Amino acid sequence: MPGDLEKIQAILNNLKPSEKKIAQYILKNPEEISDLTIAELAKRCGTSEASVVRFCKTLGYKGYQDLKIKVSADLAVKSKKVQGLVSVDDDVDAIITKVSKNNMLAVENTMDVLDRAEVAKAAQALMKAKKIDFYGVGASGIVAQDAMHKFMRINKACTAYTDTHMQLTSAANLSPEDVAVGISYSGQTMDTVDALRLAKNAGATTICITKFGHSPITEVADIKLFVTSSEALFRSGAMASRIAQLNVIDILFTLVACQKYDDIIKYLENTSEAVAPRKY
Amino acid sequence: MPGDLEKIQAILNNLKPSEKKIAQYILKNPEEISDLTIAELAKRCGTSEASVVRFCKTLGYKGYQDLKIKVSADLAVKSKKVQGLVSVDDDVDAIITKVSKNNMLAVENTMDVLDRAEVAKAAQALMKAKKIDFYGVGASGIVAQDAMHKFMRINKACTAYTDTHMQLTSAANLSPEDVAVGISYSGQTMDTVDALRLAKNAGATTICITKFGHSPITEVADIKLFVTSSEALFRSGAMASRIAQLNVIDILFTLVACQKYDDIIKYLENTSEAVAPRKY
DNA sequence: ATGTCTTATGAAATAAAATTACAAAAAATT
DNA sequence: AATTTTTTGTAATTTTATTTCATAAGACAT
Repeated sequence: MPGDLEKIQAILNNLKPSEKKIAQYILKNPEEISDLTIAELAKRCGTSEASVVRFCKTLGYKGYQDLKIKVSADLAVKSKKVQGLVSVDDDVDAIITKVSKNNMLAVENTMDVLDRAEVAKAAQALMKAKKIDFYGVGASGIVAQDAMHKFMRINKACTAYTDTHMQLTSAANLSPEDVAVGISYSGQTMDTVDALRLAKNAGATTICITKFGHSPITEVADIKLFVTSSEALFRSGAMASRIAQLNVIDILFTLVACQKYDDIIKYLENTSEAVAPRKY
Repeated sequence: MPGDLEKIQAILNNLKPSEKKIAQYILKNPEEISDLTIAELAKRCGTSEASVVRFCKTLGYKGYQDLKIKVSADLAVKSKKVQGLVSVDDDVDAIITKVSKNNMLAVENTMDVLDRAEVAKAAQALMKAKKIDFYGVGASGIVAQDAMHKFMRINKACTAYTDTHMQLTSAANLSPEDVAVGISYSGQTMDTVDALRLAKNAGATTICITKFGHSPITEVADIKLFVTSSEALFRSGAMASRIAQLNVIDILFTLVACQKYDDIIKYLENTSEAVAPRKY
């Protein structure tokens, strides 16, 4: 669902000259139009009020008022997202804002880019799995451990392997009833890719969580789950990317949990009670 | 920075009776007002057009048009965020959306609630620290490990302890030049609280990352960093809360990294090169 | 109670803005 | 070059918002 400004951009070349001038003005100065009357806008575009109204109707709005409200709303939503790169001399507040918005954006983009059918397949596979292996090293190792922690709580037989030898050892012994999840943002991490390949060869269903696009890991994964992210400061910061990956884990976990809700509530209560004595 | 609807809510009781009726109508049906003319709104509120204009001015808007635009924009921003609880019979798309939005909300709320001064103090302490200990168990243990992984990359002497005995052992040996970071969403996790207390007694600077409000962990922390979150499905899911905590780690990491940017770039390159041979 | 003052309110007048109708201009087609 | 079609702006009209002002309601003092 593209925003209002994108719709204007898309239709730009099918517009009559005078309407095109209006469209371009709005695209260039979208923040202005909330205070512009139809007459002022017409003047600034070097055209007439009637053309502005026609332009609004062409775009499917009820009239100028309607366009004004819709564009302003679209702009408000967009401005919430702009986050810009962190620069070295940013103050504390700027860094808090930029890093946070960047992480939010990573989650949002992932939400948009995730293939619903692939997610459904992955959830189905995880639910049926006799046991689950999670493979990941470095930053993705953390994600793997998080996944294990979650699925453990709902009584799924699963293990996160962050040690290369252990990954390979476990993968070699998987059966067709098992599922292996390889986590690597670059999609090029040898250890994880090799382990996933071995798992596939052993007959297990393989799932990867990686960045959008083709990479070695996508070749050895039966089910491909993609995340997108751009880092706020350092390319290799691995901040937003792991948030996006964790979001995928949350989604898978929630899907599996919803399938057998009654059982799972019980498991969650059990595990919650188990650690309760360790709380003040 | 509260939204427009919150502003109306806040001022509600200082309004004259007729204006109050308008305020209540808008709060109850905010999505309507974008298509209502001033006359229609007045009628629905059982009041006059003049009162609507007065109401707009009282709130600091230029007039009814202005209010209309601002409220619509505010609503658009808010509707992007509403995520509702996951229900058991949601389909894949609904769950992807709800879980993602919930995670985004956790980051956003944390961004709003984080005390800038405390964050600055924390970053300062981490930068000066001779060594850093991260304590956390369970889901928060993952966050602790993530923190260690990040700070390690910029050549900070730090360790994440997720084992109770090791936490206590390390804490007992800290010095005033060291920093200990205790991570516990509930703020009541004995292991983490005890370790942080021991660290404080040993003279180290203590930082906690926990949920907003008072809890055992805030009593033993010199610097308090708060996150907020509400879980999408299960109260004990620990999904959004750990995303919020990781966001805080990212912020601290970025702040420290920005302070000595030139050195840090070098460290990041070194560490990136170090793992490069393990990539396809 | 009664009168005076203050505040709140809506009807009506006014002003402003948006929309429509229509004719002129420009472009396309014959 | 003439005719038709499309595009455009002016001006009239309608709709909508704003202001003015008289009145009503309430508060307060006597």
